[in-house]
Amino acid sequence: MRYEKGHKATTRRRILDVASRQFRENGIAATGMTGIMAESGLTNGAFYSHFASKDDLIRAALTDALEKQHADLGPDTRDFATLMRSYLSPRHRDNPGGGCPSAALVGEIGHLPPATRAEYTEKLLALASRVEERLPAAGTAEANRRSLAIFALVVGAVQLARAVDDRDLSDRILASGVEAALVLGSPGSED
Amino acid sequence: MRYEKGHKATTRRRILDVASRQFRENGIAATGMTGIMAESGLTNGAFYSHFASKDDLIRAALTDALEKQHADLGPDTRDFATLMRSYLSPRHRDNPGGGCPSAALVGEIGHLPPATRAEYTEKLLALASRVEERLPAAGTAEANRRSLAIFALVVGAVQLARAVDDRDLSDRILASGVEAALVLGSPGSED
DNA sequence: TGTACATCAGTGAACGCGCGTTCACTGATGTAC
DNA sequence: TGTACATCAGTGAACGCGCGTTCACTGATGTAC
Repeated sequence: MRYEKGHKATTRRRILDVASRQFRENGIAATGMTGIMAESGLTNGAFYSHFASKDDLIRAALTDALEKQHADLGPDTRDFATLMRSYLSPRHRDNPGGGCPSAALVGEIGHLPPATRAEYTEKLLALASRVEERLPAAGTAEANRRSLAIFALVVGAVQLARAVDDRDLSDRILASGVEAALVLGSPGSED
Repeated sequence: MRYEKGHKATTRRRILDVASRQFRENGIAATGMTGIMAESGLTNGAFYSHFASKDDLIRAALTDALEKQHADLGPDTRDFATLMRSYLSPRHRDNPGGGCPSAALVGEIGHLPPATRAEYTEKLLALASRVEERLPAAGTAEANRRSLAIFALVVGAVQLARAVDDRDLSDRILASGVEAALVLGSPGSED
């Protein structure tokens, strides 16, 4: 063969990584195939021997990013407070391309084809349970509901922090998010 | 004149209303001028005697929607709990085109020109103070921070509720958001 | 009172451009005989 | 050992289409004299 074994898989992975980052950085609708392929070091035509369509790429890139995030949130890594502070950090806010897919793309998920939304829904539940297992009442219905609210809070806070045109306000949004997340995640507030 | 007095202003307002709804329904990047003008009952060319560019329309439509929302949130209308339940209702979730511009568009605000982002930032602060004035400790720095977190929570919850492909989960996200908002807005949790 | 002209919201065809996608082709390698 | 063929990742030009925008024009009305 012309290329070493595994070459095609490597190329596919490169396209996936580039797409995943560009989608999160600029939005899905605003990201074009030409830009993705150029940054992958390929010409347009090569794309279709790796993916069936842009929609197929979106689904694959979203799933991949969500799975990476899930893997990165193993229960034995960071405790709840550390996780909240890291998610709601200026570093995360300023790095959408490498950050949480939900924070970057949740507003666009609703416009995607049903199959993609279904995959998103499944991965979202897995991520929420990563939050739940760090709560004091983990396993109860209350903790399960609370994990959804905490997820909503941090996703919303990162988005607002990225939207505003005022560094100081942006920092305050993140800080207030940490404060509120700790309230929602504390033992007393769960019943 | 060919048209009655105020005709042009009426047309401008119609374009603005159509654009504002379409942006919230389908996203800004995914909304085209042709669709906006067609639904406004006009041909493409008429647009540029009302607005300088699509960016100009985006800024005007966003500002208008935020100002309407602000006006609708007068301090004497609904109390905190009622406001939260109404914002986090299935009705709001299922009506993005007529709903909160932040819930529909916050993910795209960061990609807009600085002038538009600056306008958004200003209106966002005004909306947050509509939340703050309903909190028991209104006027304190704690209530101010808390209002930002509550805003992040409800924006995130509506977005997640719209993203997932599972009605029951979507309802649970909204319900957990109400529960959490009431915790964050209660007197005890503010210090 | 009649006529020539100014006004101006809106028309509709066209502009250049980039989109997602297709496809005939290239060229380096492995395989068959 | 040499040669003909198969394989296949990637090339690059082209497809039709819709994007945002421009512009010469229309036609109904008001104004000037």
